[in-house]
Amino acid sequence: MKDSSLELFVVLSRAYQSIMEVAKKDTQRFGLNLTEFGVLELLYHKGPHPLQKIGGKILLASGSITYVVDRLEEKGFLERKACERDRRITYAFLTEKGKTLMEDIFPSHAEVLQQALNGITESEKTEAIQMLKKLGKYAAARK
Amino acid sequence: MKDSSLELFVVLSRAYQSIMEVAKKDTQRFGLNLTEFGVLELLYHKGPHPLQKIGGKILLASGSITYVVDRLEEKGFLERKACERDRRITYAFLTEKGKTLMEDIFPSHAEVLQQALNGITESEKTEAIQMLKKLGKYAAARK
DNA sequence: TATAATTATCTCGAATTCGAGATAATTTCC
DNA sequence: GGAAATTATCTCGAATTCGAGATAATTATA
Repeated sequence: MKDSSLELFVVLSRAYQSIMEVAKKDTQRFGLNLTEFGVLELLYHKGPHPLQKIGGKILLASGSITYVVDRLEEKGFLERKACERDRRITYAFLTEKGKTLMEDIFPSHAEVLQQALNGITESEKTEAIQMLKKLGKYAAARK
Repeated sequence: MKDSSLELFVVLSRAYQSIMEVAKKDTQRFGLNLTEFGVLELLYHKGPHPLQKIGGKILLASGSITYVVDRLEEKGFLERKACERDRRITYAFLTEKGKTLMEDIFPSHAEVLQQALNGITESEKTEAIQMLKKLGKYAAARK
């Protein structure tokens, strides 16, 4: 019986890489890499987060969070603030500069992504989302 | 009008990462990372290649090819051989050790991947492949 | 044929990521 | 209450990747 898994693996990888390439090139317009953009977007849309939680959402190791948050703090887009209840925890939150940046660039970035994903129709996208969700869940459970 | 592009972007990323995580963990059983495995697999299935061509297929910058081929040569899985027609070119080809390794591990790696991708049915896979091909082509054209 | 343009590989520094271990704070449990 | 386990962050070294520039070889062109 035929199994298309390996081909699926290959085309999934290619599609992912091509799309990420577009996304990356776009964020570079603003001097940000994808990780930095991801952190800023998280804080912009979901508000302040403990560093730990950021790592969970963006899939970053603890050392990498410290690193990327350092970079963004240097650039003035976010700040750290100690948690008062639990002093192990540090929150990251957007500065005014960071908020303004995201207001400026998020819409056009979203548009670039939408453009990049226009290789299939809206109804195909809905289908693809369903399948990719299943694939992702299933694979994640095999860790 | 609704546009599911951003959701598609997110679930595509998640699915990709989960699957790659499984693939990576599997190759680590043999002390290889995914890039190393990719190079060996290419040589195993498609025969000797100029380093340049390897970079084209695996999507690696020139400096990275030199690096990964160095590692694999150190480990004894491949060797370099100067091209006689064109002395700018260096071929990489599997040693006996490398060939034996791939004979040993490729089948089980393929099986792990197939397992990881079993979150959807065979007919869904065929559909997914079609859509991902379109997505990939379209995005690649926007570079 | 000499010169210019192109091509393949390598070197090297910078950037990013991981993960183990250190430290400090909090929570659990006896 | 205090020891032990857990949790959050940071530090630091190792691994990997990129890309610019160097070098050498080949091809195209005047």
